[in-house]
Amino acid sequence: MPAAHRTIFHVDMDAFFVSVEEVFDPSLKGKPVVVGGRPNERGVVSAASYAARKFGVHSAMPLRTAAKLCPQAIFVDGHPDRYREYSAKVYEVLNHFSPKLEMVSIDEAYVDMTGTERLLGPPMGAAHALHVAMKTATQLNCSIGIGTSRLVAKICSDQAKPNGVLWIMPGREAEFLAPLDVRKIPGVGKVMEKRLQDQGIHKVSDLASRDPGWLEQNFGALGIALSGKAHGLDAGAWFDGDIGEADGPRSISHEHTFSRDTADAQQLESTLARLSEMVCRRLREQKLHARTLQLKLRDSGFHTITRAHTLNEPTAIDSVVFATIRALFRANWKGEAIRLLGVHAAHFEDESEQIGLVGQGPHDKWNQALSAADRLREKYGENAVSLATGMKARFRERTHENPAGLPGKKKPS
DNA sequence: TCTGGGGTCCTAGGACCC
DNA sequence: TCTGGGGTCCTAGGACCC
Repeated sequence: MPAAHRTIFHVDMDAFFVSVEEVFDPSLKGKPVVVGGRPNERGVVSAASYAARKFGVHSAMPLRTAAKLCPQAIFVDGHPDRYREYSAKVYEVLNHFSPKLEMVSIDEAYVDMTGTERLLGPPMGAAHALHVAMKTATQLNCSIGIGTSRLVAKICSDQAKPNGVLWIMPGREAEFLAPLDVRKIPGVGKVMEKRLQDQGIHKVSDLASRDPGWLEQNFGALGIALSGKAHGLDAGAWFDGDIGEADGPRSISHEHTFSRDTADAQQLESTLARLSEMVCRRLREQKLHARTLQLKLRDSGFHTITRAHTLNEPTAIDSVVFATIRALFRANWKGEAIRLLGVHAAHFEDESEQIGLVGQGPHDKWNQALSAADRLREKYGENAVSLATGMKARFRERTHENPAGLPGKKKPS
């Protein structure tokens, strides 16, 4: 086929969580708003309004720090259900523009607009129509980057914020990228930035002029990808494949950070039971079975370890997962106070790969019973059914730790 | 500053097999 | 004895993203 260039839009919602909160409470508009929790809680900023950012508040910053920088900020709890609902609306809007569409997180998407000119006109016109459609359907602003690769489109949308459009025409990619700091390249974080700077590489142009072989020698596979990215190409596993062809999830996990560190074995194990249930429930929802189960422990000094076990047979059964996780916990917990626990499932095999087992073993009865329990939870709420140990965790958390409700769960809105 | 929660991908070493 | 080479699977840790 004629390898004419692609036209890719990267659509990024502006201050997404904050903007959704403003839809539900318009009095927040224009004020310094921090989404993520109370100012004195353990936790970090999920999103900050532009007014709050003027004080130096930004996402991932500890809430206590944000409160010091901007004491007059309005702190609101996050509402994941609302964000999922609005994310679905965003998807619907984009789907009218092109079916080659991929949400890459709750608030951003790639849209392959190649070949839509006849219907929607040239890119700038289509982008304007998208802005209008998005505002009408969701009341939200977005920024749109347009380029011949995901990489260029993504960097453009960042430069276009807020509520703007930036189009880099085919052939002008290198020129656009050259003066930018290497940190602007997706995949270059604090550590890689430092490593590159140590080699005298500060700008994308410095990177583009290095020999790819040298980059590979010094940075391995990451170096190869960097070399491509410096020239505006989609390189590395992140950007492989056509838009809209992504596979299912690679892992499912849940974590809980205690509001106060604890060395209470009962509380720790019942929390692991609850996390195991949550993971299994989502496995069953997605019709997945996991072979590798992983425990995460973080102590008071923030030192974190992970311990994994791979089963011979994949599972989505609460009691199997919990037994595995508990065994890992008992083998690795030395009695120290714990800050965070996590349960992680990966190495999936879907049900079609299990077809030989259907109707044959005790596991089918288990799966049926557990699916029934999931339906009860949907109908009557999270407390309706649980492993006995999980029940203790709820009781403990609610009475001693979090009188307002369940840990990690929003209050009903 | 006192550090959430949900993910993806890469690296490196050891076990094990041929 | 003093010793290969490749491939796959598993585990642990960490960078990075939103």
